[in-house]
Amino acid sequence: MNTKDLAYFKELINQKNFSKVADFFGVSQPTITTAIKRLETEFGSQLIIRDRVHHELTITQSGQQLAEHATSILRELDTAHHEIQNLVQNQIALGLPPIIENYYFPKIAAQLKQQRLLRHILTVEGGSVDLRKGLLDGQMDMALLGSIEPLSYQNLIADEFDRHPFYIYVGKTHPLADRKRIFFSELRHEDFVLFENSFVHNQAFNKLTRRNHFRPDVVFRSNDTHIIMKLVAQNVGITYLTDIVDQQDDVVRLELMDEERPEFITSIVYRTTHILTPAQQQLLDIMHRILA
Amino acid sequence: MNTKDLAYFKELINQKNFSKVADFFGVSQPTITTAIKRLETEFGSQLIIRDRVHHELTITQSGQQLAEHATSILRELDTAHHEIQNLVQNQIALGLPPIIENYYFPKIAAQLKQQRLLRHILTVEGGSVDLRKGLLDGQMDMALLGSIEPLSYQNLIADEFDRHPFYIYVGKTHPLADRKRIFFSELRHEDFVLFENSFVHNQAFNKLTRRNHFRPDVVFRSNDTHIIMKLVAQNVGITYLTDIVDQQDDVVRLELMDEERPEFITSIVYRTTHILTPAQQQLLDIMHRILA
DNA sequence: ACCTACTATAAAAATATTTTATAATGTCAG
DNA sequence: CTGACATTATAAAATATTTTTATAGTAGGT
Repeated sequence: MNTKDLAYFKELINQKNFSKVADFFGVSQPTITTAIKRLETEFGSQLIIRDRVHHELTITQSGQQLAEHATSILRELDTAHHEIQNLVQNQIALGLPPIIENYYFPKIAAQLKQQRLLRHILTVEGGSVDLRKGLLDGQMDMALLGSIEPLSYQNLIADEFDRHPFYIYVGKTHPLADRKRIFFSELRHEDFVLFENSFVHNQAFNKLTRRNHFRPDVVFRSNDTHIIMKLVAQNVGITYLTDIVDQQDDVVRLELMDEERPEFITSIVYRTTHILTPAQQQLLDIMHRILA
Repeated sequence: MNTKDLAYFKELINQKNFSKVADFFGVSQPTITTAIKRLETEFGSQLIIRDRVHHELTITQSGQQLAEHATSILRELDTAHHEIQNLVQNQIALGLPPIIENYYFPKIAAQLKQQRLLRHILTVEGGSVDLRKGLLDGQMDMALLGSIEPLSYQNLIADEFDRHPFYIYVGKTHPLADRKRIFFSELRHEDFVLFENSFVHNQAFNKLTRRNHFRPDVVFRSNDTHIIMKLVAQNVGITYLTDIVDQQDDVVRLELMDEERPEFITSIVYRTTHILTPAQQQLLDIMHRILA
């Protein structure tokens, strides 16, 4: 069976229009017709119902079921392509969210260079959602990911290697600056400067606000810790971050005393099906040794 | 890309001989040669090394990686075929290990018949390992499985619906027959009549013997509870079973008093990718309602 | 050196897929 | 009710792909 047919089929389910799918793939319209027929013969079942009365195309139960498998098959193929390409080019594509890259990568870089691995590592930056996707379809071989719960994904292995508590950072001249420790509930009326919503920091932050029943005043969001820290220094607001940031001089760190404090968990993640090359194993070992 | 090439490739990795693979598929030998070449071109990487000096065939890293994906792709295809066939024939293939079939199936059969579902259900008997395999490649749509730990498999959803403790059964005239409760450690010098090794019962039993540091005397094994019960009645030995068996008159059941007692967990299991038909949803509902 | 076992190559044959051209079906506006 | 439009189906021809047949190459063993 030709996987092209599955691609045609999947796109047909998307677009629900034979001609448009043909255009999409740059083939003629009968190509799609015959491809679908081929699949229907192969699987001995009607896959779609061409309901011309209601001017729509419905997918049969069999069709939906096949679509599930088609998705999986096409993804596997895609993964294989990316994965093998990385192998051939003898490079390890390593996904890194910016915060983690800033803090952890410098720690291992020296060791990597010494073992002549650095030149083979191609870092790919991105948010955790994109990285997970890229990992699944083989664009990356491994990724370091941050989360507030231990990661557990189907088809991915996650080795937790570090945990960090979150702290409250306030400006040196802020009323709370001489406190060493604080309860989150005391921050009810503060202004906050936070990360953009896509970061896991916000999941942790939202957990705490929910638990303490208040709606925080978020006056500004950025995706750069340096900017956030500068605004905190200027008393624009306070922030909620881990200690894996470059701390500024005019900013003070307060510990949280709440019972259940979310933690920033960092894990090394790779596909369950991924066979580690010696170089990749070496990288994993270095990460485990230095970061854990 | 043609999935046939992947099948050829996988079999070549198995057999490590082009001509034999050709025979295996009933095609000519150059077919295999060209198929492998096609794959090597498609993925831009050598997949196997034809080492004629040492008279063997090694698989490159890329080849191993591709083999992983090939396995997965071919299994998906196979699953799709089976699954759709069941759909078309409007039957639900339900996997059942014999013990569970005996105890649970009669409970739901009446309800199934009333809802006109019974005729659409095709039961497949087998051990839990075979059932899991059959479930994964689509031969079955669902299965009831027994285990001593909550089931958690990649690609399978497991809904636990019942738990039963294990008991000790002894003959009516056995010295222990008038005890109501007993510690497992007291059975150190007893003779046992047990299930065959493939049953989960043995995992539970072995846990207990290991914990109590003794090697039990297993005088006979069978895969039929009735035979086991009869032998227990005749004082050939005692046994370790759940209460989901037909109890004989001349056999006495003793409760175990140990702190940690393994339990027999029964779960309804199906594929994560499986889209439930109305009939299948109905079956699930009935099972949850009646069995849970 | 010759035989055997195995894989590769080239040309021809057989299959499979796609295109072109056209038919068929139904909607919708007038 | 008709003709324009949008859509999918069908048949035959054109292409592309896969397989076979026939044969060559390579190395090991005797």
